[in-house]
Amino acid sequence: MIALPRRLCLSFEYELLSQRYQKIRQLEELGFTPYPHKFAFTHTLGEIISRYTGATAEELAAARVGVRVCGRVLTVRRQGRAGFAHLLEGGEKLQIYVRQDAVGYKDFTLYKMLDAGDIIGAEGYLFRTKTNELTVHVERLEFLSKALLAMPEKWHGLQDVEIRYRQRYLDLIANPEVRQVFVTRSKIIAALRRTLEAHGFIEVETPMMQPLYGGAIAKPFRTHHNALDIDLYLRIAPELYLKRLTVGGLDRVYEINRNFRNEGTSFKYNPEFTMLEFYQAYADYRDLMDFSEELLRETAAAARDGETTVQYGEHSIDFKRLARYSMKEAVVEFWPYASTRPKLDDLGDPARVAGLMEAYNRSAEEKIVLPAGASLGESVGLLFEHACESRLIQPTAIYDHPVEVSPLSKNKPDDPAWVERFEIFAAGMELANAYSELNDPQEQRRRFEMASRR
RNA sequence: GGGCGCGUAGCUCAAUUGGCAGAGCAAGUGACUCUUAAUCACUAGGUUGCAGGUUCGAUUCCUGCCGCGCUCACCA
Repeated sequence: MIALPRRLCLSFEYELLSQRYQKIRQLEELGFTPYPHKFAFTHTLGEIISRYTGATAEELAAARVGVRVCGRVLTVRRQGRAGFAHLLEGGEKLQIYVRQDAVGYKDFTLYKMLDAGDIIGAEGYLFRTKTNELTVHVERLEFLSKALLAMPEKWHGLQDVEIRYRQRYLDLIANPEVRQVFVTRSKIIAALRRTLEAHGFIEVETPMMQPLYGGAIAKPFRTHHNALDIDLYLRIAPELYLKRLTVGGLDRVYEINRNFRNEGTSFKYNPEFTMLEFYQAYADYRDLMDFSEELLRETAAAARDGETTVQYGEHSIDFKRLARYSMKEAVVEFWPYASTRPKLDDLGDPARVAGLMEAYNRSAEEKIVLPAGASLGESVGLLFEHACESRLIQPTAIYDHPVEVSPLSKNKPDDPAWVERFEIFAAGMELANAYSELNDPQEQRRRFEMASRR
């Protein structure tokens, strides 16, 4: 007998597991191999569907297209000595039709013993049913693997969000459309690499376990190296290592990889998330804005097979071009209350910015609390963040940030209270953050000392 | 970490004012050779998240804990 965790004893799972093991034994006695090494299919289900989706019943009958297919059994509909089943493979579903007089007693016994979740192979020819569904008329069935656990209920499907995210494989079986998420993500990553490579960037991997963590201000995860007996941090950013590589002469360098931040989670925030970070020597933030626009456009086109528009909720977002506003311009442009909309000049005047802050707090449900001793720049930054950020639906670069919140960026040559930095937003969310990287070590030190005094 | 909400069969959900814990699907047996949530009949399946409290009696009311969701804060 199989050793089982105690909690399973006499439970539904135990009963089901026992039944399934018994079915495997019975199939073996019938002459089936319980876990065969391979199955030589002639077509993927996707190939059959794309190739024969337009073929009529008469054309299929005349051609008698022979196929060997395989996949996971989703549903079984039997009536007496014949029946149907749907197979899932490669994200596509195809129906099979099994008759005892066509497959014989042994294979039909296998069909009768099928459970949702089993993996089988089927050999036969294509036809269309009375309801005109493309179907394999099976002449031989092969057993490939048994599902030992119950599949999600077929009508409601798998809905429990916890299970969907913790057991993505189940989600993929029960909700085949989530496969598209994986496919699109893969296309996005590939397109980013392609575009970066086309511009002469070199991909590297830098340490994920770091003795000192840097490059951002998030809280890190801590871990321990036994042989060295030292604590290490999971990185919160690759920044410092990538900068060192530019020092060594990798003038265009990037990394696409995980970062780990020990912070709160939400649908936007994952404690381990993938980030693209790249550095380009001899360029400033305007070059980066141009390149970012191209990166976004090329990536969207690759993910959407040539289109640059993406449907996100109720918004159709077009990545063809990147709108650009300075932060001050954005506060004017995207100010949510018509009666108090500022002019550009107002944002250079502390008294008028303070008035705008009051106007916002009168109109908005959520109030802005200004930190003690906040500068004009910080006030404008907070106004932008609270009043305007969520209103940036189409891809938009917001440039020129206040120096207080940007310790790693070069100052604007004509106004040192502001720095050459931009962030890209779409659908009200931040997509990117970039700047003319500060490379004056004395200024860098001054900034850190200023920040540590605050 | 704060606030709000949820937790009942493997899954999706019921259960009147506090009064015998139920249905559909999934599972087992049987019938059925064009179904697609197949259908029909029968069978089995429960420590109502956990621990206390109130009560003659708790799935229901109260307290604490655990898990999950939403949201705010932190953060990108």
